[in-house]
Amino acid sequence: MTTPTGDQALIKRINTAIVLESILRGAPLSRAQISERTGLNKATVSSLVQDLIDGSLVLETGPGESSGGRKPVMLEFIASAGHAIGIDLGVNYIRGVLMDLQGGIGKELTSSLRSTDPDFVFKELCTIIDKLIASAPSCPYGIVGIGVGVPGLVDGSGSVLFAPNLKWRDVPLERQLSDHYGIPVTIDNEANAGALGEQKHGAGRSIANLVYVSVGIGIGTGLILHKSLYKGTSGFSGEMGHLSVEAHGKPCSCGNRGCWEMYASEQSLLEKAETMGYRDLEQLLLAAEQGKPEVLELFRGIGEYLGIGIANIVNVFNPDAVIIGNRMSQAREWVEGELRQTVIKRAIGFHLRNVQLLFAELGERSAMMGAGEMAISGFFNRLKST
Amino acid sequence: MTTPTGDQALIKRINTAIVLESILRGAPLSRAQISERTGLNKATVSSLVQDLIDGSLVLETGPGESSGGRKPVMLEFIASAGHAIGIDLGVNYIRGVLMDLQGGIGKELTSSLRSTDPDFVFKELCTIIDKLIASAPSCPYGIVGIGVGVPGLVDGSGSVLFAPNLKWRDVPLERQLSDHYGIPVTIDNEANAGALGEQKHGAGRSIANLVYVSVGIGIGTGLILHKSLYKGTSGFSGEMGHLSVEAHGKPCSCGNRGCWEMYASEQSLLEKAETMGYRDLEQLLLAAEQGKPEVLELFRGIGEYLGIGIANIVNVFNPDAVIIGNRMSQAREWVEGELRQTVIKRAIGFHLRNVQLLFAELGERSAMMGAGEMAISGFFNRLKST
DNA sequence: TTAGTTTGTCTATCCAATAAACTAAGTTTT
DNA sequence: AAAACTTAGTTTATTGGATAGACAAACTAA
Repeated sequence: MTTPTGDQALIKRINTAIVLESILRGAPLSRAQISERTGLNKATVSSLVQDLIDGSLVLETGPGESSGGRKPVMLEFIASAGHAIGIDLGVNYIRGVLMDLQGGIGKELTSSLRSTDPDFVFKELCTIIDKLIASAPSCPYGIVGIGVGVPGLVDGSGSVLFAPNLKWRDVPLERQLSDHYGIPVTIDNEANAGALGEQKHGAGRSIANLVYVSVGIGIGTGLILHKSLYKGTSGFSGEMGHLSVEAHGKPCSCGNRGCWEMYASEQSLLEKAETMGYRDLEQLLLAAEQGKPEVLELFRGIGEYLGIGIANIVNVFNPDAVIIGNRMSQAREWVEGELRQTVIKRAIGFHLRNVQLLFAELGERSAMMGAGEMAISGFFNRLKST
Repeated sequence: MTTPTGDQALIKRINTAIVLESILRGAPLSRAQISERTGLNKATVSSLVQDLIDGSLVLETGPGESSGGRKPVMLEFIASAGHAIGIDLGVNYIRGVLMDLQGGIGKELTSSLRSTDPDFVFKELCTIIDKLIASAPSCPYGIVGIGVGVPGLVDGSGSVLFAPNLKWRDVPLERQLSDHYGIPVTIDNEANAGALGEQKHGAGRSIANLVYVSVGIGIGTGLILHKSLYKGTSGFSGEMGHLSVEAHGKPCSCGNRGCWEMYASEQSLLEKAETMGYRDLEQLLLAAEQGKPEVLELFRGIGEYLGIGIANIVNVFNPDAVIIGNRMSQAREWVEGELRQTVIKRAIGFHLRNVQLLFAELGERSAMMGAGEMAISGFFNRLKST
């Protein structure tokens, strides 16, 4: 209820975070360099660095180059001081990864899912997680958290409110997992996870404001503003797949009409392709490769509608980049041209000026790695508040 | 470049802001009450309050009620310690107001604009502002700032990049005004100003997350998230009037097709009404009053398209409220029914659950008062950083 | 009157950041 | 190689916040 007040501990937390941050960004770094870069006094830096060393987060790695004086002692972040687990829960698969605190990848596992029953899925999740935990080297902070990306609507407390493709409703996955493992668990939408993954390790590295458009069966979107995930006001993210782009178009299961994902998703592509005798995206990609004109035309259509929705997104959020991810990113070659032209035609010039249109670099691993990043950033946030 | 580091001055600024905030919210308040509410030590509160009193921001207003002990000395914020000017610059009018630091209204002026030439408008603005300044009582902080709402796209430095209805391009209004008056000037879009006005003094009082939809000649939107204005990443706000709701609809001057404002603005209403012999909104409102069925049908159509766009907004931002303002709010009686039904039909249930659909309470004064609030919050922000 | 309560101030203490002096350990100049 | 200079990092004394607890002032209730 009361706003947290300021005291000396707050100062120390702030400055410790600044020091740690600068080591994370610029390692290897000496105390003197940190002092210069942050503006903190040398003595202050020395004292805070000592705390970080005592806390097993920073290591002295030996002398550095001198430029005419005493050699500096270089400092590095100990990435392996803790490990996080990232999980991408799909409709018919689970992908999991063990990451160190800098996102370095350890063991990676995939398994297919025969059922989407919540209890069954929970057991499968535990199997994967157990194996990943077992593969982690022992370290001061152990497993610092588990992050999970799910294909559905997630509320602020980590409950999956609604996941049509899993046929889930109100599954309190975060509570279940954290009860079972006794460590912090973060659950979020697959698109949010993907956005974070691409922002940290993929096409969006170091871009502050981006929109990740996950084009799979449906369309999900993840929004990163000022380098952090934007969650809707009640904790769930904007479902831009359900922006209506054809006010009187096809009715959607969400109740609205003409939703974007009715025109630009894999599902919509497959519906059109069915009469031509194609059954999945892989077949269509193959046919496109072979230059089948009717298939190329199909992809152009998807590209156009992707562009229509992306132009809307650009006009509303004016991001630095839009990244197209998930399964449809494989069709880059066949959709990109039409997509770019449509966006250029339709987006407002002011907003268009600086926006980059990119495709996911991490491919199928965006969401999984993003989920791991959620767990890692949870760990750092907890550090800051203690 | 370097993140501001933490020091004792920062603590003091934080805690002073907390104390001031609690007086602003709960006055009259005693030192003891502030200590209890904020969690700050009594001595700390005493010391900070003394600084505020020395700074002419707070006043001891005499003894309060005792509950069996020494009577408390009650404290109040001195609203008249400074004054701000709020301006709503319209296409054919200027509205201006003098406000105290709590938004209390002093002198109010309106004048009509015969030309939209930037130099001419600047002179007219100065005339109004001069009169308002002259009407301000003398006070410790004087005129703390000028806020202006304009019907166009404004960048982070307060330049009007593009205002089609004023026929303006790249007018550095903020610089011009602040050079002329030597006090801080804030320029923003009319819809952003309106959003702030309604959030502080109108239908959105104390609502943390709201979208203000300004329906006039065009459609503008102002977004308030966590009680403060959300600016797009480059400093200008989302132009949701140019969300495309009919992918292959009418071409819009912005380059896109089927923009929302082509279907739900005053302009679009008038275009349809022209063949029926109506020339402005006032005539149409009169005809609706008389029950003319073809006019009622027109308004229902506007209501439906407003609902279509608002459903999109609700799905993306999941706000606590949507407020319809500007000229079309006068047509509430004729559009509200269809609008509500359309939103209920189209918005995703989860998001619909808590959203309120409201109409502006401040009428034509939303933007003007919001502009004043921009200036006031500028003053408080400067206080916090010194 | 007397006891108890509440308000607000005063005092001693704590703690983080800092400047400046200082030690340590190098490089460059002569 | 000695002297002069540079740079890194630590030590010391000081500053300026917040705080707990003691305290005086001012009130109520019995």
